[in-house]
Amino acid sequence: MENKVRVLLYEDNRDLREGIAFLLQATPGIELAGAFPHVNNLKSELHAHMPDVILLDINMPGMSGLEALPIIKSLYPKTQVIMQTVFDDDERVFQAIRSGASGYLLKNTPPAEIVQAVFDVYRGGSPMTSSVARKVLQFFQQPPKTHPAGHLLSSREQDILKGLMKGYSYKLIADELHISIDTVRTHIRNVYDKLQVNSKTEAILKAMKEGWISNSGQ
Amino acid sequence: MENKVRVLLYEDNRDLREGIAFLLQATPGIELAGAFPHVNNLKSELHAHMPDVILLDINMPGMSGLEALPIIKSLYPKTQVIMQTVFDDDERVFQAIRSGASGYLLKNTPPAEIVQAVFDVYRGGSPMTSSVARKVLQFFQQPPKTHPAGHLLSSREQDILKGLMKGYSYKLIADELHISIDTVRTHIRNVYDKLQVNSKTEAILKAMKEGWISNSGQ
DNA sequence: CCGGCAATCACATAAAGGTGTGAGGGGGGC
DNA sequence: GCCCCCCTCACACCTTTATGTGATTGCCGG
Repeated sequence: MENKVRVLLYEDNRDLREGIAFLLQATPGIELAGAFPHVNNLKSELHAHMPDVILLDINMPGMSGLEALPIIKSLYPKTQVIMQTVFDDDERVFQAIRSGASGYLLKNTPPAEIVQAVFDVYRGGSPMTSSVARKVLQFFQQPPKTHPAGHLLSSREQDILKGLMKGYSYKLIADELHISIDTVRTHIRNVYDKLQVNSKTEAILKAMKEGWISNSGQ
Repeated sequence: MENKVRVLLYEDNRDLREGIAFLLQATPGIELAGAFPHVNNLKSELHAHMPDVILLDINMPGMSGLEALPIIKSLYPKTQVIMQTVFDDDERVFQAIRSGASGYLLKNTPPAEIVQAVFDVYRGGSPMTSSVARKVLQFFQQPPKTHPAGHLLSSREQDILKGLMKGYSYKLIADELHISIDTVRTHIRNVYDKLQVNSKTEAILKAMKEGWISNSGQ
């Protein structure tokens, strides 16, 4: 291939840092531009080395990797960042993803796979530990959340609520369902009681939060 | 370990099927319950073998893997399904994820990793090819979509709109922003003009669709 | 300096929404 | 049969929204 992959490594544990650094240095196609125990000089290091890929530990003394990530991505959006950590709690994972991480490896990842991950992100992939991937997937899979309201709302009431969620007026809903506007009022009244709200807007927002979101109508 | 992992394999390519089947059979801890070239007898096979993990090819003659997946998950929600395909287009990937796939491997995955993936999903992970993982991550990251309205709405108008999206009444918004209710009216009037709507509800729905969703208030 | 726009406020009117009260018919369970 | 819930409708009354028509102030740029 053309150029080597320029890599920066941030890892506070000395043994780990030196171990990974050694491995990266020894790998053809990778150029280890630097290995540091903290991100306190992040900006100047970024500017000096212009890395393609950054291996970034989350837990470091001083500024954490999660704080450093958005800085990196705002300065050099094309730099690919692989997060490394011993923890895979939802909060960190999603914060990292939102901030633009391209990979997420737990610390128990074998060194050989770390090297593989570097090439992976460089080629446009997103290597991640399978437990992290599971968290991400679960986010998509319809939160089989228990519709707390699903049970209490009668089917007619659900019809009316769907009408509201499409932005319809009472009159429109009445026409669509072929009932009188007063009936619509009555249903809405009951829906409000059951949902514990007292306005159209609140009902819609609540319905959406609870997962009624079928907001594709029209 | 306790029991073996019971695996079903669906793959129409004979060589591939027999190759993977051989490997799975030879792996301690795995019990290959069956290997089939199509899913036409899916239900009876599921019932007969009660697999823990299913390796499911997407492109098969007759019913496709994407069609089979929701059936599997509705019948046996706890069964872990790993999708396999040569394609990684967004459409299929997300359809599979929404339908409950637990893993997604491209066909160029080395056999050894396929075996690893079986154990991975069984232990609650979600092995996926890094290119697939990238697609999934991008889904989270790109929301910085172009706010078509972001430009036309003045900052004060955005304040008011955010208030609406929190379900506030004019009066509440007025109080919160320390302005008169008539001023709120005026702003809302202008927002409606710019968004081409004519009710609170429409404005909120439109704002959400366009990505203003910061609906975390309160 | 002037025109344009953002932001503020006012007054007025009509339409839509929220709430109280009541009521009749149908179906299911006990 | 009686009770309860769902669905239907009606009328009344008040609040909130939507819209029309102005007006004042302040900032920015030509």
